[in-house]
Amino acid sequence: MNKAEKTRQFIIEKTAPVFNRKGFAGTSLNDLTEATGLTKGSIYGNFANKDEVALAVFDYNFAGLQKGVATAISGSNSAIDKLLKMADFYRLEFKQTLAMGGCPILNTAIDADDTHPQLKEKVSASIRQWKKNIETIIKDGIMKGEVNPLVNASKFATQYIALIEGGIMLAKTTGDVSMLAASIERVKTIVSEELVT
Amino acid sequence: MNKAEKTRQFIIEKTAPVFNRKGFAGTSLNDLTEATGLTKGSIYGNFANKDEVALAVFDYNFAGLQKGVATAISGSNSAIDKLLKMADFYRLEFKQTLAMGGCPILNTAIDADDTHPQLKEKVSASIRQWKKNIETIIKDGIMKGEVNPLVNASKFATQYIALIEGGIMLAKTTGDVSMLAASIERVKTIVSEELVT
DNA sequence: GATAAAATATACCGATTGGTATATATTTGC
DNA sequence: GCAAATATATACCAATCGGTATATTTTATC
Repeated sequence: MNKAEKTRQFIIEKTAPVFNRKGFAGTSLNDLTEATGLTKGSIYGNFANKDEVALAVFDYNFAGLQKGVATAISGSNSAIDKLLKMADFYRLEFKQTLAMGGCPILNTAIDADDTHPQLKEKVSASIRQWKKNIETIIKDGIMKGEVNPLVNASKFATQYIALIEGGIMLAKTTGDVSMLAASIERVKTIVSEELVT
Repeated sequence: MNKAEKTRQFIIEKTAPVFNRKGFAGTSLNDLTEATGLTKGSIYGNFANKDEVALAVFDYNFAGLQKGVATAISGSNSAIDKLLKMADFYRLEFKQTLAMGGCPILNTAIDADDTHPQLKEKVSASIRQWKKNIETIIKDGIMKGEVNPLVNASKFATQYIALIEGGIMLAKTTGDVSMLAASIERVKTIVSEELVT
């Protein structure tokens, strides 16, 4: 990792929370220089434009999320437990989520869906990946006989994600953490009551 | 309604989808003049600043949503049916939701929660109102003996809203309407299976 | 239909926007 | 440790930003 690569990474890490909070249009180059302590020239020496920074920032945020989830479910060997642990991850991590300005998937989805096709496509891909991850856990569980084979994995994964993201939005906007807790509780209920054989 | 009041309303209606799509920071005064065909002077003769337009636009959007829901459930006289009709409303109205750039509550929540306290408070109040509306329907249903009195109305209302808003985000971002359908289906399932006495 | 009042348009303001050309430091390979 | 290459800073650009003072047009009252 040479100097430029380090600086590039430094810029991504320092500006990630800014983009996440203010959105793409709301984040100015001045915000980026303030967050990094670098100058415009330095930033534009490592990125072609603001878009490239925002795209790299989303990749970074999503990778961090993936890593966190992977760690959270790494201890589990049953499908049910994995899905319960994954749901708990978003509840336990909520403080950190608030600190970085909310869930990057949710924020970027709303920010970019009508304004930034490239960023929107990245979010869309990350949602599909998350959904597929849940589906794979369910299907593995079915094969092992842990999960009811009649369950619709695709629908289930969608509902799982919708509850988590909806819960994050509600808790963050109203300042009432119990709204996330209630949403996660429902996720865990449908996992426990509907998925188990 | 004199001329100025008409113009004010005209500005709100024409700029509502722009704010909803681009967010507060992403919407410029030029966007407002383009959407209305009016000049800056005319807009600033009716509003003190961009913030005032955005706040009025949110009120307008939320009022429209409330009216739509009220109409959708007006034909129902049982609590269960009201909650099923309300959920269906968001599925049936999804095309129009897309046309205006998504759900105003969701969009404004994400747009404003870290950038515009006044707007955030409006969204927060509208969420509380929506939640209370659902709670009232449930409690009325309990009193009438239609709804299981053991149900936690607050938690239930939260899960109901989280599923709908999460579903809208997923469907809009991925372009896959079935993700909203799956979320609404879950709403209706928990209403039918858990609320009924 | 003249007049006062209200609403809209024009023309402008300083500040900030994203971006770039160039100069200056700083690494890196030998 | 010296060049060549790379990385960062400086200084600037035109365009756009939100906003305003003023001129003009339109509306309402008599």
